[in-house]
Amino acid sequence: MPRGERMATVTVSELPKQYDPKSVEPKHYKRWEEAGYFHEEPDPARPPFIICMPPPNVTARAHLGHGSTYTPMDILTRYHRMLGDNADWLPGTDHAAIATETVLVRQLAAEGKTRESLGRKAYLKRAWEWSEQTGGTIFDQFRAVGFGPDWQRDRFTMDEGLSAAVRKVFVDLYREGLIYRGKRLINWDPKAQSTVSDAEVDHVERDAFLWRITYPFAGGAEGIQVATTRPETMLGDVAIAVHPNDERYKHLIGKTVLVPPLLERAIPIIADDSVESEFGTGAVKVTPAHDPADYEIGLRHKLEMPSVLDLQARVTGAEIGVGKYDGMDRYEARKAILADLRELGLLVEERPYRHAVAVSERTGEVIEPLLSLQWFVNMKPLAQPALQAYHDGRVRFVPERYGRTYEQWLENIRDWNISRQVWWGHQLPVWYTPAGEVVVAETEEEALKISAQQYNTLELARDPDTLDTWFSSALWPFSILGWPKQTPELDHWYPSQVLITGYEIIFLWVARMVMLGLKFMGEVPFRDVCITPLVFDAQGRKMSKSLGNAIDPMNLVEKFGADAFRMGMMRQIRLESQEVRFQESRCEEARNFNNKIWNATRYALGLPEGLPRAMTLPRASELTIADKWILTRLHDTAQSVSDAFDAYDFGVAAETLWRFVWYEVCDWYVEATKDEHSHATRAAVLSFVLNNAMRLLHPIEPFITEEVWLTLPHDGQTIVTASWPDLAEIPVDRQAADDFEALQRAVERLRNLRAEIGMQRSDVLALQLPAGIPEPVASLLATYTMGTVQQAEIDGGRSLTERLGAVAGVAPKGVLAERYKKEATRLRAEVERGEGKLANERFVANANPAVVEKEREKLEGYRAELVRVEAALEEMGVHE
RNA sequence: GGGCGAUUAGCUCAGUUGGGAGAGCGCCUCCCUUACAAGGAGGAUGUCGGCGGUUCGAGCCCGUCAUCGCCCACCA
Repeated sequence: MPRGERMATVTVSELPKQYDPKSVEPKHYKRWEEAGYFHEEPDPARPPFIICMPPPNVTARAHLGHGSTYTPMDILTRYHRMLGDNADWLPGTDHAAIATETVLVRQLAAEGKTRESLGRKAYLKRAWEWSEQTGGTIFDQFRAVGFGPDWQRDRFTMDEGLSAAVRKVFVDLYREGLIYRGKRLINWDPKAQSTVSDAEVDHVERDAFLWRITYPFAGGAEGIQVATTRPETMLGDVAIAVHPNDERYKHLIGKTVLVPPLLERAIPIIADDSVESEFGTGAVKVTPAHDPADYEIGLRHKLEMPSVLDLQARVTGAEIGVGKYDGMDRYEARKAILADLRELGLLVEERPYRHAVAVSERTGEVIEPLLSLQWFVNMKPLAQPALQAYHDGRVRFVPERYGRTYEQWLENIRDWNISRQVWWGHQLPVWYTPAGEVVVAETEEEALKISAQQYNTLELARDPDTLDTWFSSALWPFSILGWPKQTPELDHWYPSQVLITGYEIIFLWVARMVMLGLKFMGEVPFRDVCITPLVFDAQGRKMSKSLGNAIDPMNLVEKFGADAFRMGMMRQIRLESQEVRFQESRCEEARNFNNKIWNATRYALGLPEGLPRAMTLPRASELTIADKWILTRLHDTAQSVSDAFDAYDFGVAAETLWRFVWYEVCDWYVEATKDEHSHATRAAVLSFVLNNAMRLLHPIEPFITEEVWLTLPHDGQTIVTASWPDLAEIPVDRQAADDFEALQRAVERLRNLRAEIGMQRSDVLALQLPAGIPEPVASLLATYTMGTVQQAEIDGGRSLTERLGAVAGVAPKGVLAERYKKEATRLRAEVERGEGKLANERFVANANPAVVEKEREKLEGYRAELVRVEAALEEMGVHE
């Protein structure tokens, strides 16, 4: 509503009794987006605040994890915008190389085609089409949840600008010697037909077998026994290793044995410290080309490293004789070899054995360690500054404990294999001359120039490999701001203040962003790293399709509304938690909460005296005690919510607002305004409180707050760009607030009595209340409304019990006596506790004097109260 | 093998610097009260995982054990 326009008179009956998010949410979102409220230009006059959205996979759908991680980003952006910051949330998507390629290859297979049959160019065309076609889905879902990133700044990791950034980083690091090509043991995913980095390998416990196998001495039946879980790799064994101090084997070191089952090759028995004498037989077969530990041994002892498995994980005789096993699948070969060993009498034992198997995080396929010529980043020189930044406090983790995870990983960092054999991704800016010389350049023109100058040839073949998806992600905080161009965005907005993400990608993403941010921008990309909890089901199980316990957030939005989904989620997450056991019922409760807000609004709109035009409060002298109390509570709530947002404690912020709006505004304040003493001020105060409450709540619940804010007196076009409540504008009266709270306790006890003695409302109304009971208290007792009680009316001198006695005059005697007896029992227990404590000399001597004094006062109070209750019982002629 | 969490009401969880154990849901009773039954009022419910210790005083601090979960790690 335009500024200053008179509020239309609305009668309550014109508005539905139930809040309907469906008729509100899409309407406002459309308006916000069209009006460009989420868009910002860099403005050096205001404090910068940006959040770089962790780019979801372009083909992904929203899941609950987005609810727990992305909602806080939306909250913070909205909060900082309202604070007046130059706030922007920068969205984008990730091309998700392996994930996307897996799907595409499967699609092609269904059509009887392959990547190769299509050709690289046609394949990429198809990949682009598919990513463009499915890519919009998740962002449409984000809109439905109310997320408001700056859509005009939407980026894609494969778009031209980001690709240029990727090429420049690659070339710069290569020229500095930090990127190199080498033959190393890598993790091969036979399903994806690509390497994956160490960080993308999971170790999962599987039931398997441990076999004991005899490696015989040449010409003899005797030999040495080894234990292995992977007999198929025997074909590539180059040694048997034992611990140098192992007395059982010391004399065998230097001797040779034959590799079964072919028994064609002799290999040495060597000594290596890495061998655990206690495990298995204390002797281990060494296959450097197919096991990370063996690879290390191979390097130490300069052993041959023959490969016996190919890219399809089939046995291959390309490098060394593998006999009849050539061409067999790895598991088929295992079976055949075991059968042959058994026949040869060399299989000593087969024992069931549970151990961790390396599995590709992306495809679930068992990883095959292979020796391969790949590209790597030398990480140690990059890790050092990133560690330093952490130690200096330039990067801070929330919760702090995750900092140690980051630290440990960086301290033990290994080189990063960045080349992938998928086609969907950033192709390496690498070319080879016919002679095999390597040319690295940002563009083909440059590559040709270099080639012509240095190698005297223009015949170049580009490396077909692409880069690890996480390589481009690592540049995200500066590449999305325009780097390598020097843009105003980069200048004003880098570095950002906070990164919000899950702990599962601290290694894959967070640490690498810090390393590359420091390397190329000279500054950490963000100061705080806020780690949000992982979402599990209510029983603490991981949500998965196969378990059937996965909850679709869009389903919750559909059922309860986006606001309720967000509030339901935020009320469940806690700053220090590593997980949240998600309960759908929390979203239903939030739906009810929104309904409560809606009806409080209806109440305000229906006040017969009408609402004021502008947000002005009555003079302090006119305010009732209830007015003063709720305003004080508003002030404190605003303070707490701001503090919680500043500390990334979204759960506490949500809880604080929940209690304020439902229990304080609705249950007490609105009830209090029904008393006629409050009619003069209630419309203005209620308008003021609701307006402020909506602004406080807006970051968490953007839609209903907009609807209500626009409906009640306000200033401006939209709550999205409204200002954050100013504490200085909210009057505080501590004394009145304390008095009101004392009154609340009194009312609660009166209600309790009323309920217990079974008085009807009409009974209370019919009561001729004796003097001494403030009239509004009686009013409240009767109607649940809290009236205007001026401070003078608060009866501080008279005991509550006396008032109870007066009110209870009409109660059945027996019931009342029971109630009094119960009270007496309670009071005696309290008196006993207090006396015991104060009788303890050491307590009186050592405790804080204020604590002791407080204890004395309490005891005195209880004693006095007990005397009255006993007197009342006496008067009734009741003896205990 | 290292490291990190968690253990509080039937369920999911709060509990600020140690100073009378809390919320929501669920359960029981009452109430269609002129904003709201998706609501209101009231009520019951706990050896704060076990055992030690520090302290006048421990859910909170220290030690230890147990159970569950997560991360890292070259026991083949």
